[in-house]
Amino acid sequence: MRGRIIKESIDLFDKKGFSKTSIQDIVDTIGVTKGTFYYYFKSKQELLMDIHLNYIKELLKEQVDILKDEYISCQEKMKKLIYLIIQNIKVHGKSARVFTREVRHLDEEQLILVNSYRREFRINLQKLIEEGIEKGEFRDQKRSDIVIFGILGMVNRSYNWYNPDGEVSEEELVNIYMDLILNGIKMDTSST
Amino acid sequence: MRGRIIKESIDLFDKKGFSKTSIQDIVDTIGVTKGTFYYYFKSKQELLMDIHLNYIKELLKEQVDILKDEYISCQEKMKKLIYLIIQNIKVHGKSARVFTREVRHLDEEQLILVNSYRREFRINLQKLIEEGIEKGEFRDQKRSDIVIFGILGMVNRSYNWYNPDGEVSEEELVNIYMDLILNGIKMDTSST
Amino acid sequence: MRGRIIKESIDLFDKKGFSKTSIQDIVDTIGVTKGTFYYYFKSKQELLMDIHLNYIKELLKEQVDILKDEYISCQEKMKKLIYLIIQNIKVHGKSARVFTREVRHLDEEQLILVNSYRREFRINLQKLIEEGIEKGEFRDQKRSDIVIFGILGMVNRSYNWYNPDGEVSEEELVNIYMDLILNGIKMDTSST
Amino acid sequence: MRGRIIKESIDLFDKKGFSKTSIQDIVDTIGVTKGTFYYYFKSKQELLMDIHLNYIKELLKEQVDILKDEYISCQEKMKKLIYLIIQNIKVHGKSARVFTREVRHLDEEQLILVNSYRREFRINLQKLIEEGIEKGEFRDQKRSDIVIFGILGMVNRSYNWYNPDGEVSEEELVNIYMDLILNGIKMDTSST
DNA sequence: TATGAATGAGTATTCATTCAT
DNA sequence: GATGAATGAATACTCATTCAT
Repeated sequence: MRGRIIKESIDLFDKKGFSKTSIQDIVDTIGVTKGTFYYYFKSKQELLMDIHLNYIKELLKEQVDILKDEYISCQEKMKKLIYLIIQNIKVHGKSARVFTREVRHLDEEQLILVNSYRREFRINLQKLIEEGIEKGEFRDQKRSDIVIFGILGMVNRSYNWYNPDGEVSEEELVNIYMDLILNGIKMDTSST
Repeated sequence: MRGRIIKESIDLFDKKGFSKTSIQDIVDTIGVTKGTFYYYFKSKQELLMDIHLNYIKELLKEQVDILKDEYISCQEKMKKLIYLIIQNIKVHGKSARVFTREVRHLDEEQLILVNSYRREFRINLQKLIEEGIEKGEFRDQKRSDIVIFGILGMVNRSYNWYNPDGEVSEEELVNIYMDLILNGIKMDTSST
Repeated sequence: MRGRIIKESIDLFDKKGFSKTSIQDIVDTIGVTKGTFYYYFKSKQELLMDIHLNYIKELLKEQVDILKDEYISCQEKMKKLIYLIIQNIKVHGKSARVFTREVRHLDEEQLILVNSYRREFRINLQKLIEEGIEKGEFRDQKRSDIVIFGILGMVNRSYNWYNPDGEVSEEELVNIYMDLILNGIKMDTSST
Repeated sequence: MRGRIIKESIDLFDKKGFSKTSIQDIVDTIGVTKGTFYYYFKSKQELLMDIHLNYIKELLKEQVDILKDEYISCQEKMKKLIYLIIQNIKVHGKSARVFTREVRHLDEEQLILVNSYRREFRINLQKLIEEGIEKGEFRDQKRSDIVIFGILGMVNRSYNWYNPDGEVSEEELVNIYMDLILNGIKMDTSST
């Protein structure tokens, strides 16, 4: 039951937004009563927190799995990480959108926890960049933290417009992003 | 009065979110009564729409001003456009955040109108890219539309983490973004 | 309107108790909607506090009026004070019962304020006793504070059983109490 | 188990009040589940009734024990009865407060039964007074019923303010009450 | 222009109670 | 004897909106 509530809630939160989705909406969808909801969750916010934590923890775990692979280059790791996010859209796009949109409805304490996970994800990525710089794969970046914000902004935003079932496949999208991130858009004039 | 209502509403919507800001909150801040609000606005949504339109129309106008300048390169135009967005954070950051966060609270009809402006902004940018490709400033992009989504995702996301009064100046931030967009992060190995 | 809400609430709180009286009950009785209630009161507790303060402040004022009369003896003052309480049953019996029964539903802060008024009422009475002792009207009491608790317990309890429209008139009741308080019930054997 | 439920309930009802104490609160304190509660009690009210009957029946029994002693005077019996009540505060203060405060939550049928016990207690006391009058120990009282209400109001109210572990011992308190009841507070002027 | 009173539909939450296991 | 899941009715409270003045 708890799982079903979470599942349907993600659906509704994605479709209508957290504040416009009432507990009534959720339980009606499942076909139980409000009492049941409160048997499993202390409050609407606790449910939201649950969704957030499930999502970010899972994502972090997969990120770590990719990062610890010792046999691939930093470039390849980065590609895999971006693919992780993009491919996630299809499977967990709803959770992801709820995760990015409804942060405001967490209370301060919850926010601190969630933000610590977010930071961890970012820092892991930053370390990858720095490792790549050291290994001569990437150019030296004065502010790798900001570069990370940029890359994540770009990739994460996909949740809002990218349709995995549309004309552009996930692999193509990742390739486009990787090309942009690695080479930029400027015409190469060094070949004079 | 109308202006004050809009101004204070942007403040409150940015601080607390649209759904958590009540009309009472707004009129209390100004020191008038709810009746006054409804004298100037038909509904809370109309106010939100107003904020959206004000924001996007102004942004579009400034974008067009930059684009029609015939004496600067596409690269420079792009830089100016990114600077436009970044510098906007300081001046209109609140509006901008409301604009990006609270779209969900518009109704379908309103959404269509706002989205048409958004698209216009994107398409203008895309034309710039394509012009740049033609002029040999930019590499050929199979999907310039997606590149635009990427660039805008990256730049717009700044509203959520960038602090204009922090250690990184607006110019620096724009430079970092431009470097990333133009050259990517890969170590250039062609010069060997 | 505010007055009507208070009036009907006292009625209902007296009849059914605070916790068993819903806001719905109150507004139904008056014929308005819940919104109206919350236009005038911030919460159910604020209403209860209002009732408490109205009651105790008025009672205190009348007490002070009696006490400051310089032309009557302490015995007579005490009689007047008891009469004040007893006669109050008819007029404000409902408020009085709410006042004594529903204290538990005030929050800590409110309780402190109300208790300070209660204490004031008690202390005024205690001063009267002590004045009477000084003037030789009353026997010396080692613990006049406890005597006051006793007297007030006796008199106040009347709210719960005394029917002003029954066979015992208010004057008779006061006389019985005064006789008990002044002379006790023991057969006087000193005159032999 | 049944006993533990009653015991903890008295505690909670005294601390938080009947209506603010949920079955959940009760079973949580004991460490069982709600099902258990309903195995032993048909309803929350039945539990309350149980507490009421336990209390008043026990008190009545002890009252009768005192009253049937043929070797002590009416004055002494009265003193013993008041001591019974006062000393009860320490041992059964919680039950006593629940007994006096939460009557309202009994339904009509239950109330009738409980009130019949209350009346019995009062009438026993009244008979004692009348016996005392006959024997010349007490002055003739036109309304011994009202005198009883007065005495009981005074003594019972102690539950709400008297602290058995404070500076006034139970014996002292009883003596103060007895002196007040027997002799009143008036300065005796008959000996001139 | 602006107010202030009132509405009414909605919202999260609580809780005594039931019942199959 | 005891559990745990589920119910459903009630509850305090919120809020966008209306409207006569």
